[in-house]
Amino acid sequence: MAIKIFITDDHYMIVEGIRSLLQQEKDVEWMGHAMNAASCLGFLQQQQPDVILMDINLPDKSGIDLCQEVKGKYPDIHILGLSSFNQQSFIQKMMEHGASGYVLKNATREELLEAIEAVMKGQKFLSPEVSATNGRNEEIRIPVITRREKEVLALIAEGLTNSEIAEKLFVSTTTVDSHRKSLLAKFEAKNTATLIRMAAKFSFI
Amino acid sequence: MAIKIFITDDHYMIVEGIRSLLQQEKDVEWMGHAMNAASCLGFLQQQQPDVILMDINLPDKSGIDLCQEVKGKYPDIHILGLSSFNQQSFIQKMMEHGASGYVLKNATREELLEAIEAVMKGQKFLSPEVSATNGRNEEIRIPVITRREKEVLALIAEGLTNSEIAEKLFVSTTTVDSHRKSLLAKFEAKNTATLIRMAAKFSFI
DNA sequence: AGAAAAATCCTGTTTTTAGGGGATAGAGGC
DNA sequence: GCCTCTATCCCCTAAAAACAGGATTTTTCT
Repeated sequence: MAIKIFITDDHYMIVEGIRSLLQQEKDVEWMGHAMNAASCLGFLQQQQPDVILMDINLPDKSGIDLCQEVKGKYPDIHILGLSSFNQQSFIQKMMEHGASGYVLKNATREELLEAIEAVMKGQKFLSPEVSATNGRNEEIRIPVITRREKEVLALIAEGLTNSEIAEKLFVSTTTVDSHRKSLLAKFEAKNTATLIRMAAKFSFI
Repeated sequence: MAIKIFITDDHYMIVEGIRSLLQQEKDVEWMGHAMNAASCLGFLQQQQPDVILMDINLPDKSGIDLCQEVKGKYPDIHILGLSSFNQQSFIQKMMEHGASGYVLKNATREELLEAIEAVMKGQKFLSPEVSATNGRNEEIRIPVITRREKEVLALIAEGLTNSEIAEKLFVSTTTVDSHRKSLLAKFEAKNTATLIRMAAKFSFI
């Protein structure tokens, strides 16, 4: 019985590319595609594929959130993350939210098929390049920051000083300073420059 | 006579997608593809296409640099930038370096064909979404920074203080401070946070 | 060669951040 | 009820960055 595949990606060329790659495979049944999270969820109400290839960057919500939602509603569907970047932070988040694997957009046809087969068997799969990076860099911790810290971080990134932020949030400057200190600690940054660079890297801003 | 097309992109799925999209077009002749800048330049020594579809992010050099190089050697070739992002800064740079147009990777088959036809006529072409952004935001100035400023910026981003940077570059702290002031002025940033955010946005770091 | 741009250095002052300590009230989980 | 986490607030000091307004020498380009 053929493996039913669905793809959620807003890049038409990628969708077309994957369709073209999988077309000749008789073991794979192409169920169609969605260009955003909403229509992906809509499709799943009607029918369920075995594997979803899911882009990380979708117009209406992040692939990471969609991943969690889909896994919550349909635990049997295997999700393969799909992205151009070999970015540790995204990959890690995606896997934490229920993805079974991760394939880079420069993967070959063989790699893609291998990934699909692996996740169908319940195994994890990472593109060779990704696993290489994984092994090399041990692990990159992505800070968990609170709601308030996020707000403060955003305002710091906008160029506001502690006193300006304090005024905007109706709190004292010492409070803002406390949040700032927590942020520095959590991002393991010793100053604002590193903080903002890290925050940008992990897509907090 | 069919338009000869070549593509330079390291994402196999995109290459496959575009090939699949253009296959059925009899007015278009597919000449092949390169996965990096070096093999693109190698191919061009043998034969020249009419249009190159070129990704911005290549493994060996930026599409922006490759664009300039190709245009320098083969001024008759039309280059169409190709990227997932509707990012003003990249698009602007690409056009400044000789690209005739810019197509997003979520473009439809029709859009792609339209773009190819437009640049063949010597016209400029921007994906509808891109031109919308272009019109809306007037223009976003991308600072032109000097070699030394770039060095200083990189070290600031790494979290070094002025005196640490001074030590590293064998200059006085006041010199570093001067460069820092120029950077703030050029990026229209009033502090380090904004500077780093802007630098990250424009891919300087 | 001459102009323009870049890189280097200087003296100040004021504002902002970083680092070191805390403390307290409230929410939520166990 | 107890504990942890969050958000709030306070003190103090030192370091760093921002602001102002220069000057000189080297490079680079025309």
